[in-house]
Amino acid sequence: MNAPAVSIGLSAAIVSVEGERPSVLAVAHDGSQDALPFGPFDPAHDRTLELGLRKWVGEQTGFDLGYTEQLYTFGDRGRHLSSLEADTRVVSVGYLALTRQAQAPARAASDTQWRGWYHYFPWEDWRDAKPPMIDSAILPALRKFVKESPNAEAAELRRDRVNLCFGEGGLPWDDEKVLERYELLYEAGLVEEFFRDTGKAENAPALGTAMMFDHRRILATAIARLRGKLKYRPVVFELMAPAFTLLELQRTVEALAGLRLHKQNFRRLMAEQGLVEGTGKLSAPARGRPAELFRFRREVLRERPAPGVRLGARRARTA
Amino acid sequence: MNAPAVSIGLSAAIVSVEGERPSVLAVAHDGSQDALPFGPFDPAHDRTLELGLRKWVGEQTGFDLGYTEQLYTFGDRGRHLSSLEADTRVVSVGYLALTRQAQAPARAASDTQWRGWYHYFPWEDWRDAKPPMIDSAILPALRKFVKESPNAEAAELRRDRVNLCFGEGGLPWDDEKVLERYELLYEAGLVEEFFRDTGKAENAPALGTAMMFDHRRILATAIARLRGKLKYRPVVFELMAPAFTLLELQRTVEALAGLRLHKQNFRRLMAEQGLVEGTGKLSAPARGRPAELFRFRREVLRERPAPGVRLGARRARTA
DNA sequence: GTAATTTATACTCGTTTCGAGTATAAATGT
DNA sequence: ACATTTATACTCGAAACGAGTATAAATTAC
Repeated sequence: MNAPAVSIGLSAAIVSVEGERPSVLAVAHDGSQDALPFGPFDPAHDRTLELGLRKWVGEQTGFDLGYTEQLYTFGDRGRHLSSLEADTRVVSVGYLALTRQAQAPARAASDTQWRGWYHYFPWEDWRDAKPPMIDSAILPALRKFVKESPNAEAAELRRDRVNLCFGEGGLPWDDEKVLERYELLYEAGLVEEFFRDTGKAENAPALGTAMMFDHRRILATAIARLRGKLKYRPVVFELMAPAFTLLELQRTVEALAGLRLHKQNFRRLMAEQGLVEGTGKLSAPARGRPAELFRFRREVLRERPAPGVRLGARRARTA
Repeated sequence: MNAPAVSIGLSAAIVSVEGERPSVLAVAHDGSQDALPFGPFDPAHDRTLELGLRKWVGEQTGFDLGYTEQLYTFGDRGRHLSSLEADTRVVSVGYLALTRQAQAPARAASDTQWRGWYHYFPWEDWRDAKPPMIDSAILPALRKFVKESPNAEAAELRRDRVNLCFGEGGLPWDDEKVLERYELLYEAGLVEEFFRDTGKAENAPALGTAMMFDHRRILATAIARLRGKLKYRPVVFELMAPAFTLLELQRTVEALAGLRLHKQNFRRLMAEQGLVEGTGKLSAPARGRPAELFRFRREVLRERPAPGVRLGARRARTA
């Protein structure tokens, strides 16, 4: 057998928020699992990786990407194309892109659709309450995973990971540990991808909706990065219309973070940080007092170093 | 001409701190510029990218890497191997690794040596004072770069970048913007790599020591990442001996961040966060009162979510 | 051997930030 | 008229933070 060649795959988690629903652009490949838009890097014609990504995302989905950010490069054997192309190794570079849904082009392929990202990660949405599945399904299965450790040290490591990820034992919930949680569930055999990649027999209820290849891992990385970045860079505004009410802004942040925020403090932060300015116009709401419409003050980027939408709730909020 | 093949190069910024000098392992390739240790990813034998990295770093430098972290994947044409192998495209994945110098192996290749990282980035060390070269050399040249913009909008963009990077106009110095500053200097033609990559004639004094390929860019990414991570994860301890005084710890943090810290507050933070515990033993100093030796409390990782060595000085410190 | 010097460590003080709450205003629907 | 919904202003106490002072324990200079 020849030495396998390498090819580089580019995958993009293209994110938008409609109302209170954070979504990702998913491609339904001929009846099989959802996938992120992905395509090959063409070394002959693409000057940089990001330009390559923009090129075929445009071709494939009609999207003109705005804000993009490289996430991570995965090269694991077995977690990509386990059956296909056995003599070509695919190294996949994941990207995060942010858009407004209104910018969605008419010519989007029909097999491309927005899907709420909590379909893939139902345990990540703590806005209403702690998702019941954590106590009813996840933690019992993870405790079993701990118990089945090959030895005592491994058990302790696993127990620590479970506590850190799902906030057992009084530890607070960390909204940014999305990847760590997914990887833990993968290793514990609680997501469908584990059985697909390893060929083992499925022996537990699969959690969330699976994706092709390692795309759910890339999406987890994207959510984690976005949740983190939110707090120290004004990236939310990439997802907002030019004018918005403060509540709309707050709901968007909450949708991304999967957490509820204190309304009055959120407004105070926005005002103090100079991130937004009123337009004087009022919204036309269905109910309640109309709110002022605000816009993003792009100038902050020049005035202050790295303003973000701090979430508050940094003091211990136990799980 | 055939379609160019892709190969994946792995480069590592292996960092240690001796005393007050943060250093990186550099390879002096037969009289030419310094390079980071780098080697190819072998798709036939390496199960993951990181395992591939560990394998040949071991072979090439004798190092057994401890803490490692992927940084970024660069695929720009022209900034890697501009002359060599025109029909193979190299995509390079950069890594950060942290070690203690004491762990340096005897069998290290003789062309491999520790070099202080401020040789490559002299403008990044603000411990004694603002580096004079910023006012004497960098800002004048950057103001020229702004003036030579093709049009007014470009000039404004460039001016903003200069202010944000080097803290002109009352903006504070941000120790984490290492990559942004290097990229700005590159585009402004103030580093040797720019002329090497573009073939243009050198028309300005080159700043800092150049490196092969895009390795100075990878090192800039590494420093930026490390400076950021320092503040929310206990990574410094990867660079410390098992027992150390609080001043040694502070000096290490200062060396990495390129900033001076307030001694009493630094101790208070360490104590409050539970990051260290006293051993009861005392150091044997050259001068002054002996200090207690401390050790890292690994347990914090289990008790608290994400403790870092907060630097203090987060309130505006103008440049 | 005493004073100056160097480093360690405890403690204080005023400001800012932050979480959490109350109070009031302005719209809609019944 | 009044309950309901949303907007917005303001307050209060706790914690975190920046910047000190004060004192202790060692070495070095004279």
